[in-house]
Amino acid sequence: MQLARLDAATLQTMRVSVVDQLYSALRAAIIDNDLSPGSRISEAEIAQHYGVSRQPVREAFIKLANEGLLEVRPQRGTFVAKISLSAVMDARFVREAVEADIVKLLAQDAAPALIADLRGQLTRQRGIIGGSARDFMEADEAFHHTLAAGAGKANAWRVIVEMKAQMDRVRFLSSMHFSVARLVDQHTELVEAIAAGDAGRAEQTIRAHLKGILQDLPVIEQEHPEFFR
Amino acid sequence: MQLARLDAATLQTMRVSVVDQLYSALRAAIIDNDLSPGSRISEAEIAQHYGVSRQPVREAFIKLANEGLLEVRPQRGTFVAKISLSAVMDARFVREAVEADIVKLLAQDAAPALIADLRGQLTRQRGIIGGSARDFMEADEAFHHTLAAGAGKANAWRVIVEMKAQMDRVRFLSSMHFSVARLVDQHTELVEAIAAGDAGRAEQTIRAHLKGILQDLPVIEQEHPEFFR
DNA sequence: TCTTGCATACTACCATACAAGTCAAGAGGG
DNA sequence: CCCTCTTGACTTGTATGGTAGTATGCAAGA
Repeated sequence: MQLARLDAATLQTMRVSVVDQLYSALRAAIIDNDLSPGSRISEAEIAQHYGVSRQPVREAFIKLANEGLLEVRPQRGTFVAKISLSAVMDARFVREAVEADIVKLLAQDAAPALIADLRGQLTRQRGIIGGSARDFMEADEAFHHTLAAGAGKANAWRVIVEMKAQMDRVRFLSSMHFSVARLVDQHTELVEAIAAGDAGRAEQTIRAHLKGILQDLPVIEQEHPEFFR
Repeated sequence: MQLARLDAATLQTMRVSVVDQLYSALRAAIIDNDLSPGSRISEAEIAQHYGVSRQPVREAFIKLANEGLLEVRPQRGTFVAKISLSAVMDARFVREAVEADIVKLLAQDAAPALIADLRGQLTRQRGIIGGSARDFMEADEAFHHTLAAGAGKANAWRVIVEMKAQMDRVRFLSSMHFSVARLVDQHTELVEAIAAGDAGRAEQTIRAHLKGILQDLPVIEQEHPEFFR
């Protein structure tokens, strides 16, 4: 895990500050469980590891702490936040509420181009079945993003992304407990409900879809109690 | 607007960092429209004003930028974010979705103590009618907080608070456009629906309640176009 | 054995210094 | 008059130093 060294020319093109790079790298590391919940990471340590000063590290920490992924304890240390069962369940709850209203909107006014886009994504998703969990999670994120964007709720998507982070880091603890095929089936039924203009069925489908994690959660907690608060 | 000077003993008791104090003060100033949308505030200026160094100011800025209340443009300056119509409407949308599901939960399992608490708050709210807008907004916030906490969704409340900030700074532009009496009536009907266990009516009431701002929004934009993006 | 005090080695917090990008005013040439 | 370039006064971004709070291990004493 190395931060890409940036010469002046690269920075000129990318316009990505050190803080943002650190933020992205650390965020991914936490969600992917490369940094285990409860483990300690100090500003100085990370700064040295990436060859930058402590200040940008500190600012990246602030952003991650705001998202509930780090816990900064003054004068004690900074720790990867342990997974809070209530935080995950509340994140799931919020996400279900928001996405339910989104698909209701879509079902009431489904643009043909959007339906076509979604169906294309479904085809690609079926091709992933049996493949890597990471590939599917990327396709899954794209799918849900398309739903939000299609409903014209780009800003609401930002909220969903934050909730997703809490859920995803649980998922990454155990890629075994969910069936990709089943999830794609649910996606398919959702798209068909939207295409048919059936808001009730679309809502019911997305709610069931997002309740899936509730089955896995207790199992994962039993398997990795040390990662939970 | 002055930051309280803290001696060592006070700090010992309060444990409130300079960053957090700055964050709270600036956040309130922005939402109350003491700092107008689009106006420029530099790190150095705020630092001097409060008698602290640039660093904690900078970190408070980062938090506010994450909430969409500030816009930091590298090497150019930091500005109070202009109000984005779509951001406000999406915030409202998210809030409606989340609170709708919350009141449905409450209606399905209404604890008598919670109902009593809510009714007590309604009485106090009626006493505020005709009073200051600020007093009502505090009571309103407490009311909605009680709903979320009563449903056991403390973490979801954090999301609502963030969405509320976007909506409130619009509200503060014009305290005239909403009738407190009408809002209290809606609160009352909501509590009665919850007490009666009527999830459908509770949902319908909260959704109508939170759609209120949609009427005011275009009026306020016409009155203060310079504050909008 | 258990407690207490202290030295020490951490930690994050805040202040300060420097680096680098942006922008506008103004000099100077056409 | 207009265009171009330079210069300098801003801005935020990053690096580094100093300070105070906290945990820990060990020695002295009960």
